[in-house]
Amino acid sequence: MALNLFNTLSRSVQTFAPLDPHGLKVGMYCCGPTVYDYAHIGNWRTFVFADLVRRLLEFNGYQVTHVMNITDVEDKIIKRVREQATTLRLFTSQYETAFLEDLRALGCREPHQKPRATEHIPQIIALIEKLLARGIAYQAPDGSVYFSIDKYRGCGCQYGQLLKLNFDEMRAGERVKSDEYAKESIADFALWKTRVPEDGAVYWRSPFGEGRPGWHIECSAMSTSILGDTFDLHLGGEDLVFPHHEDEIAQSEGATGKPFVKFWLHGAHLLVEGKKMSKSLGNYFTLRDLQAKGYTGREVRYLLLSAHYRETFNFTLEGLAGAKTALARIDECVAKLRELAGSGKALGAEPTTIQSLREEATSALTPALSPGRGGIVGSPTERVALNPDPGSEDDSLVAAFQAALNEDLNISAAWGTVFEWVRKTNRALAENTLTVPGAAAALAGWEKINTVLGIGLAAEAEAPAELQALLVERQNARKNKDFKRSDEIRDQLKALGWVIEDSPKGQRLKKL
RNA sequence: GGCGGGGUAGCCAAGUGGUAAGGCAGGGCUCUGCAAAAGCCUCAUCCGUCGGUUCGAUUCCGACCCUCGCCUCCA
Repeated sequence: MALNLFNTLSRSVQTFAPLDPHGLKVGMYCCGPTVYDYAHIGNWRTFVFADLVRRLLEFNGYQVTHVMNITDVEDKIIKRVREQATTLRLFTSQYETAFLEDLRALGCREPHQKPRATEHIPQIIALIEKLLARGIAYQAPDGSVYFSIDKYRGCGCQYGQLLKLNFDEMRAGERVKSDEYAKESIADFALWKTRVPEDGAVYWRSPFGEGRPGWHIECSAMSTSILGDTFDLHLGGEDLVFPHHEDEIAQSEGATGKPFVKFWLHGAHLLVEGKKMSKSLGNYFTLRDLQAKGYTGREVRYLLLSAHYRETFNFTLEGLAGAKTALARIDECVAKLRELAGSGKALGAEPTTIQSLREEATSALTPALSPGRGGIVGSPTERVALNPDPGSEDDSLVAAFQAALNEDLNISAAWGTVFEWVRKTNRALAENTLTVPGAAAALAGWEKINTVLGIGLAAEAEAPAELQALLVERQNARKNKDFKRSDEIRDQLKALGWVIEDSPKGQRLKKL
């Protein structure tokens, strides 16, 4: 089944094919976080989108090397390091750690490589030297090194591959004071920024003097040194199209003379409560803010994954509440299937421990040829698919789901197939027409597509013993038709955050 | 000013030249002693406005209105 993706380079949907002659390995680079603060919900939309792309590639059988840089030197970082009188590493490591925690909470698979800019200074310097040698870069009187758009174009290279540029019509100027720049041309951008007193201890030695890398060069240096001069996929938020990605192309192709990236994918931004997110409007959320409101990472993930990646998405608290309910509907259905499928021990559907599931998932999903320390950091309860019986009814779910996502990640249509399946399954469950093998097959289908959705399972909280005791007491009260006591216990449990569900099979305690 | 997205039910959000997926909320019902964030059913004569093409347009074309983004740090 062909995977079609919208390529910003061609501004059209194209069938994806890897550069690898065997059609197996895929190199994917995603612009990662600048670690100067906690990442906000808008950042997360992009990272969850990148995770979806990776998971879908893997679902389609590719061996993906997923690289995400950590930008740990940059203007804002330097400013805060100075203000807080700390060191660069000390300052950035706390936010890097927080970032990775959040990434995990959102059910994202950990990138195979997470290169830090500060650990790739030699590669960055080498790249700048190459550009200087080719005459595409120049050192200004102040010591900084700039990339020359004119020289680059003079070599027959194209600047403006990702968008149409019309320099004459651009509003270059308002915020650019010409005397601040030693650049030859306004469009040129810094490769190496010469050291200034405000930088404090943040500088490196280089053949062009003390200083630090410019904004765009790190991505070119790290992506090509890890994935090669030309690689398959590069993703990021839509705001990075210009100038960041355009400049990455210029630097990389200017240095190597080869095409940089085959497919560029850009995720749209989100609004919060219909407005651009801003701290002053009070609609600025980090994942931690939402967790403090009682939402889990998987609920946030679900909401972020509910709309097409190229459309602006309106993130609302009401929507998040809806996400929680919708997810509970899926959980409920899967739990019932599990109950039914688990009742047929003879069919090999024996209960499995979380630990064994993790091992299973890790061994099955870690790409054998991936370099470094890849692996699964998704939800700990995430399960890898069992092999569904060919011809079982739920092949239709998997096929419809995959068809939807392979059409430029039509996630809304994909969720549509999931919820139709939920309704169909619930109906069969209610009518008692689902057999044990049927339930196992349905479950297998769900688990297979869940390797792409990555929403794992709801954390199945075990009720503490004292609550279990209350439950038994309530059962006895009901048996004796002491409904007053029974309802008291129900209220008591509800106050503690647990809700009782009565069913013909007995009581069930569910965490709110 | 240049370039690029959008406008589909109360909210969110897919989609198609042939008569509107899905989720949330709402309504009805079932189960229940009563309930339930348990289940089922239901919920857009209509897709920003006005024209055009067509047997037929929400879907194609044109104009207009509104809205968002990039052009400057930014996911």
